[in-house]
Amino acid sequence: MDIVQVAKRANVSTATVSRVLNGFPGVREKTALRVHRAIAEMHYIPNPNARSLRVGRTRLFGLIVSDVNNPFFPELIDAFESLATAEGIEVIFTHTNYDLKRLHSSIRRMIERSVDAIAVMTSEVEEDALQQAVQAGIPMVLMNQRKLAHKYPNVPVDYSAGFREALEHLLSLGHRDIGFIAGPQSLDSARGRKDAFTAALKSHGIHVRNEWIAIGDLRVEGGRKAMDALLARSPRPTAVVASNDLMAVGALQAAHASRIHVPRDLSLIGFDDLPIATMVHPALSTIRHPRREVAARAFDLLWKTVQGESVAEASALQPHLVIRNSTAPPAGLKRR
Amino acid sequence: MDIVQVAKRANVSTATVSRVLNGFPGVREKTALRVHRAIAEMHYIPNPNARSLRVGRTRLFGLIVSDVNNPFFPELIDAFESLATAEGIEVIFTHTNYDLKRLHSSIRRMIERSVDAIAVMTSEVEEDALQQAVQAGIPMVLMNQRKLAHKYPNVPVDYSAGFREALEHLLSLGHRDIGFIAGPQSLDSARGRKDAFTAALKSHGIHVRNEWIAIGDLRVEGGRKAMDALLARSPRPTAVVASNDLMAVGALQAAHASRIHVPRDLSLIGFDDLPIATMVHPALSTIRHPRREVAARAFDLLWKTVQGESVAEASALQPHLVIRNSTAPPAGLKRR
DNA sequence: GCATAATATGTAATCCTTTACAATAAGCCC
DNA sequence: GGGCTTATTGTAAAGGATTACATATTATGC
Repeated sequence: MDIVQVAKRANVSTATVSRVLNGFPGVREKTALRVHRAIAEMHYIPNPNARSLRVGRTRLFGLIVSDVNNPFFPELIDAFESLATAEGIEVIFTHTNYDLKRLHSSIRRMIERSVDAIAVMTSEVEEDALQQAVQAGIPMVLMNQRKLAHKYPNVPVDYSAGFREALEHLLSLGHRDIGFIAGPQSLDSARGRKDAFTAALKSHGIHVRNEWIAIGDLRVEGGRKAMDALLARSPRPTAVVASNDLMAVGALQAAHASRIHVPRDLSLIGFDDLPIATMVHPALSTIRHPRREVAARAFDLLWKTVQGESVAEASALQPHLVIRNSTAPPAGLKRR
Repeated sequence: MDIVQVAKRANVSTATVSRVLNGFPGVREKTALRVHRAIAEMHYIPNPNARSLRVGRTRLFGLIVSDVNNPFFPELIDAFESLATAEGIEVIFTHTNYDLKRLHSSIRRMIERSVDAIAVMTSEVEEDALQQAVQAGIPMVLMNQRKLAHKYPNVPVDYSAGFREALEHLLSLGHRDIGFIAGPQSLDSARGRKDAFTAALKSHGIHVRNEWIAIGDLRVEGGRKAMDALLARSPRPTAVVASNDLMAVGALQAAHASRIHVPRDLSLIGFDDLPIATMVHPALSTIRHPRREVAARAFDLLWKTVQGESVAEASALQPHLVIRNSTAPPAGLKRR
């Protein structure tokens, strides 16, 4: 079962078997054939631990996300894993449940496993945790971290572009009174989305009214409560943009509970384009987060780094508005 | 950075360091302390490949699911991974996209990685693929396979019990005309659910009407089409049970499109209890699939097997009905 | 056919732990 | 303190690949 047996059977040395195994040049075709036959006959599978021990690389990448249960992540995981598989890389995968302590221990575990690279695709990160990987000399990539972008490799997403598209859509429908449901401002990514939104408003000369900005917990429940808060305002906005789809779904439920018809009485736009966006009624117009591309960029960056190639600074990925049925012109009587 | 350095620093042999590292008995406290200090000071991390090479185990489990994008799986993955982490096991994870060829290659890859055990949590399996693991002597567990249950370790779920509960609920509301949306009958699990449903009907003395059984592709779209088919029947059922929640959501959409109010005009019950079940309107009554428990059983079985413990034949897990807002008494005029 | 260059192949060290077995030190009893 | 038992520690082989270097084989040119 080991390489020595194969070598014996093929009447060559272990070195030659190894060369064949790894596709190295300088082996006569005839010899390679003998070796291949021996490998097949003996159902030989090289021992990855022995190989890794020798070459110092494991062909194992780590992938850390915030939460598998959050429907944002599966596509990202899927994309990352597919690319890895295509390159013969295995992915060990874990999630932090939004807990920085768990991020820390996850990274530590991956280092102990001696992965070749780590993709930290969590919404929030902490430098302490990342430093472990740096010290271990393991390449790493972050997703969409504004603060740390200059210190660590990062895959940026241009939220502003997405909100600008959403806003232009709402403006073209005739809306001027636009509310926003933001995420907890302790999270860098949530702050980023809110800043991007208010910037988009300003760039269209629209005054930002703080009473039309509500904070939710990024989950359905939070969206519901935030929407309830917005609906209690007087005057209230004719359109609301939520900073993620889960909260948009909650907002939809809140509107429904208050007998406010979407989109007739209120337009609603989400962010992310989760699968649920098409499952609720009305189907949610939303800004598509390019998460497959994020995963692809992240993998690509790690792969190149591992190969020793240099990686160019990448431009930010663009989200795009997907128009479905939750937006419509504002009801005439409600004009400002 | 290797154990030799640590040994030198602690003034002991590598054997002693190894003993300390693995918590073996027979090391004087004083010595152990010196070793621990050396380990800490040098930030020493044992090389898992060298260890695995020597001991023949990797502390790596493989987890194969059908589809990460299917919201059925995240909870299962989550549960499995948490348990594994608690035992110091890493999970390498992949999905087949419902493709038996990919199941085959996934298992092969895991064997090549020399995982210690494999959990095959896919809806459909193929013996050919499984045999690879058997031959490699790697413990394996399946989820809910009727056909292969006697040949391979399996975590069974008692679908019938779930359907019985659902049926009793509908009967108690006054329904007698009950339709069913099944999955593709080429899938063992889909057949299992359909058989369980019809069995439940019969056990209540209700005649099974084939024109009230529609087939969908297990996705939202399939549910929509299947429901359209059922709604075209005359007479049509006053309640419909779907064999998974995704199709139930599709059915809901179809009903809505046909201006049929759920639950007033039609009661609807799903199966699985996915997160979406609470996000649609009305919130879906559904039979909760005990997938966290499935994952726990699967892990437990593998873990025990790996430890050399014998595992008892387990009883089937019970799904339970979760009543939400998609069921109500049938409209009076529509009584049979 | 022979010297020389180019190709193929082989030998043995190396990667880092674990662990069987050997050796030493400590503890105990009289 | 000497002899014996028991508790600690050490030595070195093994585990299975890769790879620098050495060697053998074939090809080339004349």
